[in-house]
Amino acid sequence: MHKKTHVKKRAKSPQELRGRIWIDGKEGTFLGYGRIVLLEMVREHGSITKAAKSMGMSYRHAWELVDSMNSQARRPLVESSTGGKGGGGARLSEDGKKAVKLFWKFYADFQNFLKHEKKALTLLK
Amino acid sequence: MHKKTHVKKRAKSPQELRGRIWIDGKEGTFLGYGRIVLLEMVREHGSITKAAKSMGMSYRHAWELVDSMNSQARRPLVESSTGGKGGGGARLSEDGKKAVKLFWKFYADFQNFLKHEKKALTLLK
DNA sequence: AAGCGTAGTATACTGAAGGGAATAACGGAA
DNA sequence: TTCCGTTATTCCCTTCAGTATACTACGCTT
Repeated sequence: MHKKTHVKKRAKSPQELRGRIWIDGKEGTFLGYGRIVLLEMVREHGSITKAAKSMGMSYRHAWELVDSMNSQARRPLVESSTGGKGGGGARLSEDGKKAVKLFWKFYADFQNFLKHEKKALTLLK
Repeated sequence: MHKKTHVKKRAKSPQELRGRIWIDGKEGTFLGYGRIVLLEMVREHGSITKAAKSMGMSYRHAWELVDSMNSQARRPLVESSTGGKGGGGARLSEDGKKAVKLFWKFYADFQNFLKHEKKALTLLK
């Protein structure tokens, strides 16, 4: 056995440790990087429509993300209204602001963790 | 603005911090959880076919993962042969064994990190 | 020489994620 | 009353990851 080993082209190994963190809820993902950025864009622009555009994301997708977050939080993270001045809009609730802060705290800790782990990455020398 | 807030059904917040880590290479993912388990199954069963079956994975997908790992490593992690006793087979190279060990080290560190971070997760009280 | 189970490869199918577009409801402003 | 921009919702389409299937090449064993 193992007489003929199949060898193919290989790279020069610029390997890098990567990772993601998120917070799960009952319906799957509750908060993740993209969702948090979306919350920030909602706060900044005052509407889901503009937040979506600023991220190059379809309104449909943005609305689904907001709906998913609101339905998994104890209280809505985004409060929205239709009609009225400017046609309506959306804004971050106090819980929404807290969620953003909390996630960035975890995120910073995680980036720090990755940084320290990379020092040990002398893979397959 | 914000006269009528749209409220929907919401869950009871059994939120949990989750995450993934992996090692990137030139072609994207080099080593991740599933790939490492696949390497272990190859070592245990001596063939890509059986390894794939043991994971409920198609042979094609398993072969592509092995090919991706081999082509991004300096030296192949899996050595395979066709024909002969049993029709051929596959086995883990020394580098393959090292890759498995190294990943589990990172993985354990990461699980430990998550465990400690969870203590701070008193989300949206 | 024939059989066997594997590696390796190509093609078609499937399902889920997400984009695009269309539409109704809404409620201030003009 | 009409206009306007947004939320909320629906339907269709594309893309992509992975499955299913079928086939050839291989080389030891009998």
